[in-house]
Amino acid sequence: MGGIVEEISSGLARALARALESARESGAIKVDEAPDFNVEVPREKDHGDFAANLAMLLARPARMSPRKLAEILVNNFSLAGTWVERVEIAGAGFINFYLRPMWVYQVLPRIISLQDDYGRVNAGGGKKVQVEFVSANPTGLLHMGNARGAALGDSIASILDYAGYNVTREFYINDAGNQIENFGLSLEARYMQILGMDAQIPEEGYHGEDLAETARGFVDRHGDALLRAGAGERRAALVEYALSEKMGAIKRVLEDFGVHYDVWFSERALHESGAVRDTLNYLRERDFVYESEDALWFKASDFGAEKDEVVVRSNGIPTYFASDIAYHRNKFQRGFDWVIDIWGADHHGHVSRMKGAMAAVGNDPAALEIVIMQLVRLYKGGELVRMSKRSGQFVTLEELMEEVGRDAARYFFVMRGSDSHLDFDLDLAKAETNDNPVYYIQYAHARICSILRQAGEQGIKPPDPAATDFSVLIEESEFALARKLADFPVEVASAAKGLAPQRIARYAHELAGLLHSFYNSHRVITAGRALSDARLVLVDATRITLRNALRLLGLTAPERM
RNA sequence: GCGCCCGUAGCUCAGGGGAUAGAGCGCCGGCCUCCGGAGCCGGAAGCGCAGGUUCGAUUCCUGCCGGGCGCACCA
Repeated sequence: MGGIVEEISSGLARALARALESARESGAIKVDEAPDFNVEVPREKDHGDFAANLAMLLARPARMSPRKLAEILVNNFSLAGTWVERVEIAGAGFINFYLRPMWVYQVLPRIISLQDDYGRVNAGGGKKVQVEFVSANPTGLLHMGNARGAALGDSIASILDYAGYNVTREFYINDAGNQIENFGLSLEARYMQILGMDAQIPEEGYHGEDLAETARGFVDRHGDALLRAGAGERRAALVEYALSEKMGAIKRVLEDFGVHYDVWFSERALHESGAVRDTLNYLRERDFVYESEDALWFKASDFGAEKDEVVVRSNGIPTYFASDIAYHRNKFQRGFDWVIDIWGADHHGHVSRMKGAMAAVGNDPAALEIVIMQLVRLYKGGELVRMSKRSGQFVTLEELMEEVGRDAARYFFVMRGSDSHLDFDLDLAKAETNDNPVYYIQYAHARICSILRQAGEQGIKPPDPAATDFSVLIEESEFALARKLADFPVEVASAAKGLAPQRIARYAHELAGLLHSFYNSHRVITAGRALSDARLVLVDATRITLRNALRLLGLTAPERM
């Protein structure tokens, strides 16, 4: 499940535990229980293929020096049935295992047979997890923050799926509440203006030109009949029209970006079903809310937040926080074991009260995980591109894709951790040079495809991996490449654990580098048949692994460039 | 002022209790009769400061300094 690296390190851990057992039985080491040690891959090659810290952890309870303990453990350690060639004691008491190089080539036939599934692990055990991301206001276009959220959320979802979780991707449509009121008022003003009347967009409204276009589209289709309708009816009709237009555009752009949702969840439905009211009643019954200055407040400070928060305004309208509580309660009612929200950094103040609210409605706040992503800055020609709705210098996801392409955009958004600021270099992203990591990785993939094509043209049949002799792969760069391939499942598990797609981005880049490096020093299709076959399997396994990594990031793996 | 996030190479960033801290860009110097040079090889250069926990701290904790964001009956 975790791949051969995991199998071998846990095998070594078990063997070491047995060594400790026999040392305890013979009285050579006196401890009450075995410590929780680990077998890990040392940074330094000189320190072996795997290393254990057991002796250092035993030092205190056993009252012996780590090196002495390591010696006893090694003497009790059986090499039978392992790949271990030799064991050394080094440093402060590390036990270093040196394996026969062939251990790593086991991975090649496995990759070829698993194909698209190579790298899948079962860390999640089928647990139901929901990833909610983007959830942009349906009142405008998708901006850079939404775009980063889309790339991050979708990759996180893909990685979790690959790591054995049952994943649902969800978009929450904010089609209710105060902002929709403002949206309606703004649309109404635009509508009146187009029909030659004097109307003002409210201060708090939406002043973008796009709403004028929307209103014009409405007039083109439906004329001026709404002038004679009541204000409420007029706004409702305009909002209905505009929402479906805007949401349609958002869905289209996200599809183009390669993001597919399982659920589009409407805030309005939450009000209409009574879920918001029920949730407020639930809180009232338990005295988790109180009235003050005609408004209803949630006692967030009783649940670890800094201050209390209004859930129903003095005008009787629930705040977005009220619907958000109902929404998140609903998520848990739907049976998700783990709920992940991806929010922009400007919403981080909302985290503690949201978790507090979950505790208040009887859910485990720890099951709600909020990924906060820092903001995006665009650079072009070395200059910061100012983005603001006010200045109109508003770069949309659609414009970005036109500018740099979908693959580059997605890669750049996930190559950094979510909690680090992202400087997006537009020139670099669209450069078709080796400076551009996206091309570098895709080029490695295309290059392998080209080699495999060549082999086919020369009449070389794809070798049977099970019958291939990998002992001819004696070059440093061959071992390094295969070793990296063996790491993929480990990377997937760790990317899933840390909700960290940048690990996969990085992995793909490093794997591509090792391929290029190998390629430049050795020929795949070469004189000896045995060597050619082994290398063909090696590069084919690399192709599969690269493609799988790219898929987790939502990027294509081109066969030609 | 309070809260959250971040200070790692000249720049942009990975890493994250272990033994000699990585990558890309930029800079300097090399490699195409050969499967795709959109490539490869080599070089210089770094954990903000001070304490603490630990056999071991760049990693965890505290304080300070510096930066971002937030602190609405907006979302």
